[in-house]
Formats: sequence, structure tokens, C-alpha cells
Amino acid sequence: MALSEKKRALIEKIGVHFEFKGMQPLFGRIIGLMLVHERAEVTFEEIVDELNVSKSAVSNALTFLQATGKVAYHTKPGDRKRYFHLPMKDFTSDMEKELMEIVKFEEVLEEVLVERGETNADFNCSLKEFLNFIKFIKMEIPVLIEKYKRQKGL
Amino acid sequence: MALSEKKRALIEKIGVHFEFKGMQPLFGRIIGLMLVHERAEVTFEEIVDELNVSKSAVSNALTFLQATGKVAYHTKPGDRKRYFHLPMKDFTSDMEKELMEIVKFEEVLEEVLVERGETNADFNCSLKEFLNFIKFIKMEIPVLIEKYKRQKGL
DNA sequence: ATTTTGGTTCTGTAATTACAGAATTAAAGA
DNA sequence: TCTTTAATTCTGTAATTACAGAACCAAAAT
Repeated sequence: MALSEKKRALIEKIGVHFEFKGMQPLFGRIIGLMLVHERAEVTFEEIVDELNVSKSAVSNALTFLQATGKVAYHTKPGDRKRYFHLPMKDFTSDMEKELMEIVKFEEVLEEVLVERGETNADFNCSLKEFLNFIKFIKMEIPVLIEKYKRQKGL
Repeated sequence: MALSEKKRALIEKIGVHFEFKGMQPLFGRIIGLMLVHERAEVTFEEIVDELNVSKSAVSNALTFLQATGKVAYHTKPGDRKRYFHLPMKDFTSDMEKELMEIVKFEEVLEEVLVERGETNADFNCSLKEFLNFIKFIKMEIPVLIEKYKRQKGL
């Protein structure tokens, strides 16, 4: 396909984005390739060629990305190759999960509060205040998403 | 102070939580120690003793945690030690930053959409739909936080 | 039957991470 | 002034990460 320089740059940018989330660099770049790719789907071989990485690295990456639901593949009749792509429909729920992951800190802090007892009224008070905030956000995020769905559904 | 077993377990749990966010294990455990500590503040020495780590590790950790605004210290008259603690007031804005960090993916995807051109109507459509979703969340999160503040302010 | 294609698995390694330990410094106390 | 205390900085290293490369395997094509 011969990717443009701009697209190659974007792949790297997307790679860095996912690396920041704790993923291996290549994993994110594969996602990037699928995003910028004209067909929005790539074969094993295309990944190897376009990203200049080894087959083993691609194999491991695809195994991981499929296991975590980030990537799926489909086949074409009379073609042995797998066509890997991003299940875009899952992106919204992925985003919701990510948001909820952040507010999961609430559970730990709740335990902290119990364990602290009545030892330090001032600090306990700040802690409770922050807990109230997280609990609020935790409750409102699903409401927000519901609101979006309803708004879109009409 | 002799921390309880439960508190020690909590410190580890908090450590893992922050490790998941990309921090070094020790960094999270220091935050954990401050959270469960009776005084909610600890000296350099206490960190070394309670967590059984080297001074160098603690020094590096505190430098990083202070540089990123996760930890601050104050001093006491006639006492050379620094008392490190969590600036709880900043927790709320930290959480907001974290939430907004997630939806930063929007900016990259916007570039992707531009670069893709009119090459694949189907995929571009799913991409646009997801972009609408992120943009909605991105707009509503500050609104949500404003709502919380107002509600609390009364 | 054997060669090719598409992909996996195993082994090794350069680079990075997450510390420990020792030497060092800077300020306060004796 | 010399020592102690509080913390930093430098050096080294065990463990982990993120791959490459080669061997391998299974299904399909010849």
C-alpha cells in the first residue's frame, strides 16, 4: 500500500499513546496501522512488512490483542490469510471501562478509611470528602453514557 | 508506630494500584504508607524503616513524587526532618486530569480521520461515531465536576 | 508426496527498570 | 571545630521487557 509519511508518523503517535497506557510499543503501533490503513484491516504479513518487525513479535502481539479484545480477525473465501481489524463497536464500552477503572481507587480508599479508625479527624475528613467526589463521578459516568445513547437513539 | 498487618496489606494493594498506572512499585507504596499512617505524614527515615527500602530508593521516589505534585512536605520548628504528606486538596483535580487524559485519544483520532480521506466510508463512519462519543464525554466531564462543586457548595 | 504459505513457539539478547549500597554533601549541634 | 543527622548522588546489578531469529508445524497448493 505504501503508507504516506504522515500516516507513518500517526502510527508512531498512536503507538506512544498506548505505550503510555502500559502496552508494549509494538502493540499500539499495530492498532495504529489498522486505524490509518485504507482497508482498516491488515494481514499478518502486512504488519511485518509495514512496521518492519519480526514475525514472532507480530504473533505475540496479535495473540495478546485478540485475548484482550482489542483486535479481531475475519477470513475471506479462497484466501488462507487472516484479516485483522479493530472491533470499533467495542470502543465505546472500552472507553467506559477505562473511565470506571480510574474511579476504582474508591474501593481501596474505602478500606483505608475503615482501617484508619478515628485517629486523625482532619485527614479523615479530607479523605471522606474525596471519597464523596469519587462516588459521585462513579455514579454519574454510567448516567452520562446512558444519556449519550438515548440522545443518539432518537 | 508498628503498622498493623491489615495496614501493611493495604499499602501493598495501593502499591499495586499505582503500579498499574505505570508508576514504580515503591512510589505507590509510599503513597499507601501516607494514606494509612496515623499522622498521615511520614519522615524520610520512617519510609526507609517501614517499607524496608534503601535511602537512595526513597530519595529518588520522593524527588519524583514531589516533582509530579503527588507529595509535598512541611517542616516543624526545631526539627530538621521533613514531614512528607499527600496534598489531599489536589486529589480532585488530579482525578479530573486523569479522566481528561483518557479522552485525549480524541485528538489523535481526529488526525486519523483527516488522513484517511474518503477511502473507506464504512470504517470512517464508525470512527466518526466513536469520535462523537468521545467528544460528548470530553465536554460533559467538566460539567459533571462543576455540578459536584455546586452541589457541595450549598 | 512435497513444497509453499501463514503463523507459532522456543531461545537468546540488548536495553531498560527498580532498586541496593557506598560515598558524598549540607546544615545543625556539641 | 568536629560530629551527627538528614538527605542526595553515584555506581553496580538482578530482574524484567521487548523484541529478533531460527526452528517448527499445520493446512493447502502443486
